[in-house]
Amino acid sequence: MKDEEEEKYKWWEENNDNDEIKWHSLKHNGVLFPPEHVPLPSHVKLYYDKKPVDLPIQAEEVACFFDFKKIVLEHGGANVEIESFDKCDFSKIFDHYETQKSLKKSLTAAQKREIKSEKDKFEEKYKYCLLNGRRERVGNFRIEPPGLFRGRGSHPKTGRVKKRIYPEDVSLNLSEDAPIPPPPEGHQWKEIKHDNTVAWLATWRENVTNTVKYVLFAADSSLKGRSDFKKFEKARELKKYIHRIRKDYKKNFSSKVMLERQMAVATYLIDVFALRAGGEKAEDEADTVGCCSLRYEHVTLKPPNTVVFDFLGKDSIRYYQEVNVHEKVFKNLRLFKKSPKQPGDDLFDRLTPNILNKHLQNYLPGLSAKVFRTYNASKTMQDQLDLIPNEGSVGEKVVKYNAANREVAILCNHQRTKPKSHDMGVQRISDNIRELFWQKLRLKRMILELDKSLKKTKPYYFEELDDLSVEEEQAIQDRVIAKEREKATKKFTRDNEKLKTEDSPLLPEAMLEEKLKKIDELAAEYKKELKTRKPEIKSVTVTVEKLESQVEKLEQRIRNATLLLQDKEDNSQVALGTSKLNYIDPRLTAMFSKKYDVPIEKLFSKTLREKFAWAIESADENWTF
DNA sequence: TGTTCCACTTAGTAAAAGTGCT
DNA sequence: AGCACTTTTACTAAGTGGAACA
Repeated sequence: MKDEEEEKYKWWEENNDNDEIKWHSLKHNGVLFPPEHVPLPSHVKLYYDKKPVDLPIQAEEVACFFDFKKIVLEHGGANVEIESFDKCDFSKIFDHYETQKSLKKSLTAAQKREIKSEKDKFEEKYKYCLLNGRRERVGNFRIEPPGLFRGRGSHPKTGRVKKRIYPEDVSLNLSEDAPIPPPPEGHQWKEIKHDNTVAWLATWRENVTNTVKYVLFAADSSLKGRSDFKKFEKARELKKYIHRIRKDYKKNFSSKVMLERQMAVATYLIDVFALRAGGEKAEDEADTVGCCSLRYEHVTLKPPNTVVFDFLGKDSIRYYQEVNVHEKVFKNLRLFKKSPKQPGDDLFDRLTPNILNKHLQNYLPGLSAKVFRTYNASKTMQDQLDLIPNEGSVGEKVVKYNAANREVAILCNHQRTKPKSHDMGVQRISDNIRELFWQKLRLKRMILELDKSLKKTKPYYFEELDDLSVEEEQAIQDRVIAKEREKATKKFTRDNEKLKTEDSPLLPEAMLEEKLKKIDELAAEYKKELKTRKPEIKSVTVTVEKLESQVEKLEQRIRNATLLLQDKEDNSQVALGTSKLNYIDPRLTAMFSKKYDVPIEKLFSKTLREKFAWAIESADENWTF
């Protein structure tokens, strides 16, 4: 397409005072439905108690689901009465799909590309809409496919069947004069709306949680951009009020009115520990809490002023913090826990997010609990960035930027599960560091071989020669040799495979033998060194200076690898993305990029650059939050 | 005055895409 | 070109908060 030539609409250069009206005209092509269920071939069946089962087609689609039995009955039952799930044998069906999967995988790269481009072409028209006459991207234009509901944490509805959505379930929203996208053959839309006070293009209701789902504009759209901008401007406005708010809640720690005390303590927790508002949750949802819904058992008090928070927050992510709090906060928490209160009871029994937000509105219209998270996240980022010296390589500056980002993520308790490959990766890097260290020691030993007197004149330089035990050196050598062997063998088989496809004569086995023999010799040499500590110097042109500069290079590599290792470890359970996407004012990143001369590409991915184009273009190197 | 509904933002994870090696 | 890993994007669940409803 000709995307790059198209003039990008710079909404931030226009002012827009009316945000009640979301659009003046809106045309789009509707939504993309998931592919129909492809019926199984007649020889692939579910077996019940060894007998083949003819399933209704809807039940066939959800074969394997928890409430499978229910779906079978709902659709008229099967030829066999299914009573016990244990007797169901899904293996034929499973195998069928496994075969299809591997068939797909075995396609050539060209075939895969072909399929992909067909798919892209088909989806193209759903990706964009016309918003006020301008072409803008649509977000999630795909209708969610049927499947099992995967709740987070221990959700009472985990595993229920999320039903297939038909056009009859979907309402569209567009201009009155916009053509109505034709529904799929033989179907009707549920409803056509023309409501320009809302920002959705399509909506339907999901059957498991009974919640409304929407098709919205993409993150880089003018509409989303404007609302993001407003969010950060509101958080910046809070700067002007935060001192008074803090003064007031400290005063109200001693209020005679219980509600005021609870409000004061809750505001303190939201402000200092970045807790969420914490609305009430229903019986059929996961038991998670935020500030206002904290219960007796979530807070443990340790005099004189230590509090242990331990609860499941949004997405059932654990919040565990042992912290020191303001002395009056401690006393108040003790009061809020006083008998007859017991486990299961609300800590803030007079308070709801609504009451709290109403109170906050008095300071600043539009101020609510969530604004504090945005404010404190961006404030923390600004403070952290201010500490970074403007020096060093781009890579080093990026590492420091990420460290600042991490502070914010920790404040907001943004976690992720440790990647599966993490422990292995850590092992690999630390092995590598020890290997580099060993290579460095060998160089230093060589230096002494060339000039023994240096040991006396530069003793500190050779101190670390004793830092490696014979056992460890042996272990490192073994690893190095094993790696060399593997490398040689792998290269040999690979080369031969290539020759085989070319119908060329293969390399003789002897060639590999030869290589391996060389490696054996190297191993013997190392083994000797283990005792003598005198590595053989193979080149006649070697000088002390040359070796010293090699040592320096190794030291730089060790420093880099150590930083990498530290970074990996620190990031293993912290998710940086969420705060970058939602909480840190992107103008801070734009400022950092300009002031520290770090290309924005190193800080923002392509989608983030698109989402935050307004920030990148409007903030200079002096911008402050 | 509490509850439900609606619209939207925020969230972690699965899947896709990219990268850096041989 | 393929592997092994990392980064980015897509997906959709789970929050927030204001308005409508009872």
